[in-house]
Amino acid sequence: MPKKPENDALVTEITPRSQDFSRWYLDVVRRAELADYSPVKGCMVIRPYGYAIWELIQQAFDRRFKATGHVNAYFPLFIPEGLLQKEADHVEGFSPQVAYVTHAGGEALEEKLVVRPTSEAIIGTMYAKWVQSWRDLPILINQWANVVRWEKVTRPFLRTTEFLWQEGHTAHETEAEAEEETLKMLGVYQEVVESELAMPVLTGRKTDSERFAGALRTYSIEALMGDGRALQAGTSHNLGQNFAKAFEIKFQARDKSLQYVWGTSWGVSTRLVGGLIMTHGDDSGLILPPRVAPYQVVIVPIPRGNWQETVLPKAQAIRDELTAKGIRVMLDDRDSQTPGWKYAEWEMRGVPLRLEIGPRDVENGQVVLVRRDTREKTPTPMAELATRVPALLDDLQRALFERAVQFRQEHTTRVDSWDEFKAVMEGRPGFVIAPWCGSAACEAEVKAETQATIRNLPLGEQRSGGACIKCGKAAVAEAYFAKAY
RNA sequence: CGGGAUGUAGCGCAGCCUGGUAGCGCACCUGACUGGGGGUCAGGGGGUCGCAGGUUCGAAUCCUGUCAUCCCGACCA
Repeated sequence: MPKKPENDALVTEITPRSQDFSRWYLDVVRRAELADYSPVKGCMVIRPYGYAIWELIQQAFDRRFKATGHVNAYFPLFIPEGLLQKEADHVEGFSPQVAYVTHAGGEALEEKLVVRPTSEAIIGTMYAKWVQSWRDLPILINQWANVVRWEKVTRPFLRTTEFLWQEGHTAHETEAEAEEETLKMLGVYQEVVESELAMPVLTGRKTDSERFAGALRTYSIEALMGDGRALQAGTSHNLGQNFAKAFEIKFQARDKSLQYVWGTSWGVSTRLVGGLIMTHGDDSGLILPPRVAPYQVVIVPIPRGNWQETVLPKAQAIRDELTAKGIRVMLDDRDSQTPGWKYAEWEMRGVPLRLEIGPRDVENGQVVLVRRDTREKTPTPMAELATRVPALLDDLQRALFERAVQFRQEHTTRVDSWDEFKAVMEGRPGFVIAPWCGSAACEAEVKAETQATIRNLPLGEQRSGGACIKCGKAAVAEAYFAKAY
């Protein structure tokens, strides 16, 4: 007989979340086989299970990009150093993080090549060649690519030297169109992250100090992690005509005048995988929302007696039936592990739904369904699986989102004074909404004293009046503050 | 990039102070019994101690350098 575990912790290899959130995160990444360290500083290997999650995230976004009129293309990894330097703010913002290729083909290069930290420069250069007339606009291109930013401090998925992302780059005839595009994509980001990753996000505008290097305005979606710190989960930039002027992206307008295009760029990255882990996970490991779970259902057969003849065929039939319904199913028929071991293993890996089937179940024409989030067990007739399983997955997807929304509510505080602000930031972490005068100096002081930064300024209606929590002058906006990743 | 810590079998660790050629738990392999929440017994395999130098008759152990990882700050998706 298998021995019963002596404590409640089914997975002993993972540091409890409450004990050390950071350790817990790293343990989950490693034990769930999402990623592993490589020999190069800050560069991780995304393992098959982690990559499968990323692929599902990619697909969810890609569908929406195409539905909103965008097409995919691919631009080169290397950018001549000179191109990056054409937009002044852009160089200044990125040069500390840039990696260069100085030698190739056995000799020193005449002009160093930059390994792209982002692709505005190379794409702007190409757009200049492709745009002549207002009839060539808009250009709505996205690319899925890797980029390199030499970060001082790295963490798997959250901040790596090389990371995978998507960058949309568009060019428009008018300022209004560019702004519309910027906000439209921000909306797409919110929709996908909330509906597919079940992560509630705050949309808003970044302050000048947090704005993308070279942009007119930057908008972001901000999520709240399980430890009360915020994660910037995606950004959308209105580039104005900054890059158009730097790269000479000009067109002849309807009124025959020569005009610069209006640009946007927007991106989400593999960081989202980290967000997923830190939003939903628990002490037993990962909890994946069904829509981005590589396996939505794991079937664990109970090997008793001649189970290979009795239980296994039933399990295979169920797998085939559910697969035919479009559900991603793993039948764990390994004879080398006990059922209990498999329960713990697949819980740690975050599979939303477990289906247990043993000789008793076969006799009764039923199986036992177990939810990953609540561990609730439901005996279910086999005949009803084709309808019950999809319903349960939908319910789980919704429950995870609602739980995250509630967590965010419980960790969002509105304050009006500096003392309150400091008290909240020191105690229960999360978002703090506070009036702000709009000055970068106040923003910087708040950060210096509390580590909290303005995540963004919410769009839409604002509570009027109020005095800046730092300097007491009239507030221009209510800002969402938080300690951030 | 500053401060702190750590690198010994796949994972977690002991050994280091007081140099003498590496050990424990889990995992892994073989067999049997098992199997509804990380099974039991028996037998077995695997490392030369992050890497590079140095001191020494002899280095996991002492010294120097270097690389990587983690934590705390400053910088960023």
